[in-house]
Amino acid sequence: MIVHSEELRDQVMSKTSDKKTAIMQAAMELIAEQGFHGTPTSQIAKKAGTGVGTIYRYFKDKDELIEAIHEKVHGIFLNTFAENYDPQLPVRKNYLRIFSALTRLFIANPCETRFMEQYYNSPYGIAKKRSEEYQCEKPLFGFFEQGKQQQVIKDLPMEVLMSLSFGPIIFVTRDHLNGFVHLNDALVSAIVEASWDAVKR
Amino acid sequence: MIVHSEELRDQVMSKTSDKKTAIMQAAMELIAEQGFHGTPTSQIAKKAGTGVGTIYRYFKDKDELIEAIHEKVHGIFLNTFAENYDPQLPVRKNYLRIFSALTRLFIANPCETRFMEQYYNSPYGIAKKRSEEYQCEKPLFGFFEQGKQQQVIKDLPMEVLMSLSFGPIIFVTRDHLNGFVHLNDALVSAIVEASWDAVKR
Amino acid sequence: MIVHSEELRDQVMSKTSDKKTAIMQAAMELIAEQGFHGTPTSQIAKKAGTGVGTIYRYFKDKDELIEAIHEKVHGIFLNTFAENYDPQLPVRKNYLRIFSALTRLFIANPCETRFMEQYYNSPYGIAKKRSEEYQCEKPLFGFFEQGKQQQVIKDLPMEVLMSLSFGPIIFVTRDHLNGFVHLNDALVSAIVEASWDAVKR
Amino acid sequence: MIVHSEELRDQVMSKTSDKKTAIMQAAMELIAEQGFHGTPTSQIAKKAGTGVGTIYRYFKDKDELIEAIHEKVHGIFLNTFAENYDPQLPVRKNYLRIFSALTRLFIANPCETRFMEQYYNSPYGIAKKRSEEYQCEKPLFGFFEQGKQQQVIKDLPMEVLMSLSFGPIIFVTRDHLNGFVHLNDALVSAIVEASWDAVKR
DNA sequence: TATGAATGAGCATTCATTCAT
DNA sequence: AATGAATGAATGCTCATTCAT
Repeated sequence: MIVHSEELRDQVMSKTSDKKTAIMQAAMELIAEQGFHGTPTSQIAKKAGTGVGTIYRYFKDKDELIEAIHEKVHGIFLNTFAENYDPQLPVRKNYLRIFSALTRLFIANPCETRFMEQYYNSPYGIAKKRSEEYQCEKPLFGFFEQGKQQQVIKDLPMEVLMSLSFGPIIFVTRDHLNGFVHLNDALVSAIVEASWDAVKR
Repeated sequence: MIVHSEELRDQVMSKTSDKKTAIMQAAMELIAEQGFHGTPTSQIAKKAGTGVGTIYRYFKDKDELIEAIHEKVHGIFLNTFAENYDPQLPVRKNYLRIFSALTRLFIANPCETRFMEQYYNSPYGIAKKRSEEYQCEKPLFGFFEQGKQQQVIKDLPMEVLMSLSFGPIIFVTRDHLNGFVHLNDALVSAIVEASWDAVKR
Repeated sequence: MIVHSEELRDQVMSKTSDKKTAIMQAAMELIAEQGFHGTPTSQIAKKAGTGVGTIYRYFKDKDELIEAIHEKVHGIFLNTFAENYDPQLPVRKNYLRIFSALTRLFIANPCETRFMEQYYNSPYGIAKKRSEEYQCEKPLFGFFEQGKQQQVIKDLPMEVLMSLSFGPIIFVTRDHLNGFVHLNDALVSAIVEASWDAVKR
Repeated sequence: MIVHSEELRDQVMSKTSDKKTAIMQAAMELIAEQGFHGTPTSQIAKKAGTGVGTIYRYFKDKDELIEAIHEKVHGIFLNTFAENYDPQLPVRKNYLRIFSALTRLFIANPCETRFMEQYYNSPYGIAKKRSEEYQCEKPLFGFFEQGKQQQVIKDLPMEVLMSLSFGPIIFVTRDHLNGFVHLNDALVSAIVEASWDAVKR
């Protein structure tokens, strides 16, 4: 009996979850390719295998759907930092690990990456970055701060250090995804090492 | 007669040119702020002081208008390279001059810069970069090639060198324009010097 | 057994009845405030404390629900006539009693009254009035007929007499409910007496 | 030349005016029959012989269109008062003239009348009546005030006098338009005279 | 050449109704 | 019997583009 009811609940829950997940996945993939304005809700629904109305059961409006996708992808990106940061290791070692992992993550998840580019190049992203709840840079800021205190990282404003580290990998990832370069592991390492030269003292 | 006809032509051309310029300027400023899809042609016309129909006299459609603006801004960016590149100077010196000048240019021309960001983060930009006519990186490629041959620049693919040099300044310029950092000349120099550490051998 | 089954039936019926009543009450109140089109079934269900689907167990569709509410409120209005009509009394006395009672009823039941106004100013009401089953004016018609025969009421078509008697009280009730006048008992009497001047010979 | 330009302007203006008028007329007729919510903009456009977008050139949204129609019809109604009020005549005479004229106006303009009923039985109308700009009852208020001072009209609140005079004719007009009575001039006069009995001292 | 009124395809969103549980 | 997730037709409104003047 218990088993049965659990199965039932699981089935129900997974169905629900499936719809929501399917909508988010479909939206993310389409927006990655076509942009926010190039992606009508009708197309999202079709790709997700639902009716249009179903989108509005899970998300108040298109904006909320987009925010939800951002939140989710953002979580994935944050995890990568957490998983690759080891306080025992020296700053340089950590830097290489973290930014290599991020770059490989970007490459391995083209839709997620493109979606985030769209997001941060839109009113959504700017508003989000300005908002108080924007805490996502916190861990990286901490990491760089530590490096600055140990005098292994240049004494520059956080935003500048972020530019020197993220700028190159985001830029090159875009080229990779658009087929202008092919990034293999060796090349990823080379880039990250080069960007380390930029931030290191 | 000749004088007269020249005057007439000038008058006509300048009128024409004025309208066309006004439309492009208005469109650029509005798109920089609101994005492609947030900027209706009616608004462009109003800001430019023309009728909507006039836009279509000078440009086949909205896309062509956007391409024309890109072309123009791109020319400005290219000139900055030309004006700051001095074959007599050593590679490092040239690098610092060119990328500092570019960064200052970005900062001094927020609309142009934001427009280009919009452009390269849209189907327009990707298509453009893929197209054969896209020759704009040629001069910089030449510069880096020379540096590689002189063994002062790392032996990495062009796209990677471009990422290491452009990534940081584009990234940090965005933050500056959005008010997250304030870039003064000293900071600009510091960033460019740091990025030189990334590309130099 | 009988007792048990009766209890059971009562329980079931009262449950059923409760749901149905709750739905009708919720719908009436919401429609009174927001109109037919401003009141989604989902809102009715929420206010009634049921699921949306439950509405469709008791009513074929939204229209049938509205008709049912009309029927119910209409019954209340008819009762007021029955309760205040006394064949022993003279016509004038009856008129004053009936229409004063109706006016006080309207005022005391704002939701019911507003609902009926919505109803009679909509395709529903016109169709209903045209339909054969519309018998609700019968008793009043009889009352006026009698007055005409006794030559105390003007010899005008029924519809005109209805206008002269109902028009003012409906009109003034609307103003009262919208806060444009305040009707106390004295004023109600004054209005009804005035309208009696209109219908009396 | 002058003639030509005048003709041109007239033609242009009348065309413009035609579209706006056609839209308002179509909307009024459809709303009179189907109500606000039963009348989609697409239907209005079709009946008016325009595209949907054209509606939005002349009116910010559907609400503004409805307000504009109300304003126009209201003007017609007000004029009828002005045209039939003669300060030289005694109050009773004026009353009969004004309310007979209004009733005949209602009957002669079924769409306008039905539209106004819809309007005043909707959030639009209530808001309008509450708004400061609502001055339309002013002239009638003045008329009744004068009658009260001359002691020929009952000493009742304005709203009550309005109910006693307007209530019957609005009520009976509705019945006439719905085919439940047929009002000829004699009957109209009889009704207005009866309602005079209600308001007169 | 310049204009802007007119157009209608296209979009985000709502809501009555159904149906699997 | 009761539920509410799912549906998609229908709606108000926008905007790139055309064309008569």
